[in-house]
Amino acid sequence: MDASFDAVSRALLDWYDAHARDLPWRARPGTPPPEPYRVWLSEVMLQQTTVAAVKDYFAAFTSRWPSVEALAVASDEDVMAAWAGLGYYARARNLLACAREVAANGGRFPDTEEGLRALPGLGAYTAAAVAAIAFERRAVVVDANVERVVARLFALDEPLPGGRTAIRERADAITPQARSGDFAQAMMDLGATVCTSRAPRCLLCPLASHCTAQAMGEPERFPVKAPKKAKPARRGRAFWIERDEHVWLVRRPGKGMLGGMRALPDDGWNARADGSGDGPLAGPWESAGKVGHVFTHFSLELNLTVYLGDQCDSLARHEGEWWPLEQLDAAGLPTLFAKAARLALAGTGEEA
DNA sequence: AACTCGTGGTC
DNA sequence: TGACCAAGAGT
Repeated sequence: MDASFDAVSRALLDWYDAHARDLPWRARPGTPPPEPYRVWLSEVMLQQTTVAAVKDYFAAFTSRWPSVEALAVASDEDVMAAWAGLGYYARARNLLACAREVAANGGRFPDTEEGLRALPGLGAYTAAAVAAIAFERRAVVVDANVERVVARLFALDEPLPGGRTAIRERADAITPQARSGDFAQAMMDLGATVCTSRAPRCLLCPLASHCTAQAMGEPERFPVKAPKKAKPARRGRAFWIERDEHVWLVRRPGKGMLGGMRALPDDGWNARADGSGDGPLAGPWESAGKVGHVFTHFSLELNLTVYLGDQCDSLARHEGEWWPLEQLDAAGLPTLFAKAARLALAGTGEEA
């Protein structure tokens, strides 16, 4: 087994030169890097998110806001609505805060890992990735792909998250001085297309001859992960209030679940979670079915009730807006409430 | 350190 | 079909 720096990095970069994925935010291997704005935007969108899910959002954002200065002057409302459906909405809030900070400093991103790390929404991974890919700095880029590849390459079996320290040390040891951005992207391509979580394709792997886990015959055993906690089931209510072809929408608080997003009024299920809360009107409410949705650490059954009357004076005491039904797509509802809206507009029924 | 924070695809 | 998973960050 020769997992030395030179052998691994050369084999991987050769493979990347021949097999790099062609992605909208990426330059061809060996050509000048893309604008830092595009690298940064793509990396934030790709946090815990698949390439397939990001592509359309990346195209929409770069078309509507072609530069960090353009994004910096966008409204919170427009950016949050444009992010709707992509998830992890704190990313969108930090994205805008970061754009405004960069714009205030002349529109140029810091060109060092340390400088990037100080910006909102850039943690250890994203700061290293932008430094390496956009600025061609040597940086140790460790995401879930790199963790998997490195854990297998060296058969590191200390369970995550504790095992991340040893993985980072090994990743550092095989990261080259030159082309560290290509090296990082090569590791991620390898993890995404060859060294996959399930059923890795070791016959196609440029590092197979260097890989301890492959030699052991059980690459899928790595990386070892700590067992996960069970997801509790929560219940809640949401309220569809419709009058004159408009529906009453609210904006959720700036932090916490779906923070800053437009939404249907609900019973505070995020805190109460037993479906016992009241709506913003006295009613009468008519049941419209229920919506099931699974979040990261709990599942939710949302009972939807509808009010179609015109006694809406009490809504004046609440923050909210009458939104035209024919433009509901533009409201930027997160998926949970988009499901509920679909249910309300389809009449009574159920949606799993 | 452990917890919060979305979504859609895969098997 | 439920459990796992994905270019993690903030607290």
